[in-house]
Amino acid sequence: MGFIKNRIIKIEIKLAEKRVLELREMKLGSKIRDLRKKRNMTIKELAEQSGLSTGMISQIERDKIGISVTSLWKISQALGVFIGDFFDKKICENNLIVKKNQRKRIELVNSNAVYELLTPDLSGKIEFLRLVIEPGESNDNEKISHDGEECGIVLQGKLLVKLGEKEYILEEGDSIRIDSTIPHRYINIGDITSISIWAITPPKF
Amino acid sequence: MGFIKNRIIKIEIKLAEKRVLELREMKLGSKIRDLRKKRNMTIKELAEQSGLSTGMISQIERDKIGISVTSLWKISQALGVFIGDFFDKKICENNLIVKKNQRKRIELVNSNAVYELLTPDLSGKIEFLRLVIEPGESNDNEKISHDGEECGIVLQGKLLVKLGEKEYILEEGDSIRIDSTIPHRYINIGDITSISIWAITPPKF
DNA sequence: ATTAATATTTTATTATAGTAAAATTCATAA
DNA sequence: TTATGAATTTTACTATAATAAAATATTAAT
Repeated sequence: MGFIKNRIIKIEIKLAEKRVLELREMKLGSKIRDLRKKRNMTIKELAEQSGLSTGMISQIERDKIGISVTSLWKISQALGVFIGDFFDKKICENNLIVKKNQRKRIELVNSNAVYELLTPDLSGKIEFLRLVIEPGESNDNEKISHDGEECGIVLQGKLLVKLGEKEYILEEGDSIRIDSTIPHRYINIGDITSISIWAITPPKF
Repeated sequence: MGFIKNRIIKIEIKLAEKRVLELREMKLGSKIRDLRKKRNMTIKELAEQSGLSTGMISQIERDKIGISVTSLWKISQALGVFIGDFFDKKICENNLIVKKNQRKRIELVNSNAVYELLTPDLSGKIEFLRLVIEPGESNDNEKISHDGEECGIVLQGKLLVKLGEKEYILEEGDSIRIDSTIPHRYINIGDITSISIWAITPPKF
């Protein structure tokens, strides 16, 4: 009985530590402090701008307490940053380069188009791709959608971009940025191979 | 006295509503519910995976209470998404295209290199750029750093990428992904004009 | 060195997130 | 239609974020 009671107390302590540890892993507190200092703001000024208390900002910056999403939003507004930027994805620092002849090909089930991956892997924030579509072909049989946004530039050929009910024609050198949640599809309407570069965030594959 | 007392009660109510309103604006609850359903998970299953209570997940999804960053992290892990993806930036849907002859040039103070913006503006998640550097020139006099990451592909010429204390050579067709917090600089070490495409998130200009 | 002003941290308290259990709702099978 | 089991929501309680005020630390001026 005493043995069990000791174990329960021990577990409770561990859970509490874990909570603060997770925040420390995200390095949220130090990110906020660094940003605040970069802006030459005192804790008092940030408190005023955000409508939060100085005490809390002090404790947050030193990872003493957790923070709600709402309060983090307020801090992001006061610091003039996008709240999503507090959450960082770190990419592998060893393997940076993809040589021309080392690109990974992504072949699709229902399309002859070919995507080539321009990053070593998909662990980063950006999916960087080279897309090759033969004349009359498209990147997919039907319009697809996913979270996020994507930017593309046509290096060669001519692309028809179907976006929802709208259509856009891209000539060589033209570029586009779309909201990827809108169903979309790319078709080569020229008579030569179309080559384009695409950057997508967050990654979809 | 009774007039003042009524006003105090009224203000308290308003502040509480505002807190939930901010979360509703972010549409966090519905994003979580949509994702959970897309994964064919019950609230009970998500609770088990995240180590949180069913009661809380129910209330979060319906925007009844706020949520701490730590708990949101746990939910993001259980749903298999990156926590930053819960925070969305919506781009303008009217103005998508940049024609070849309409690109905005970004000229730098301390460099002859030229960036051309491939998106209509900087309101999106991705900064998409075309970089032109003449032989022997670079994009900056010294290494710069900023938050986030960037991917690039060399379309023409040869680039030396200085990244912290390391150096990498990119030939035509090669691509790279770097952590932008590491000081970096790009130099054209070839004998023809270097042209490259870069995607940066979050935007730095 | 001292002093005063400001900035930050700590403390005791209040507000709200997060829980366990009960209540209600929903879906399905007979 | 009813009964049952599972899923979700609600409720009363616990844990922790967030506050106001006090205590402490820091900085600049003399």
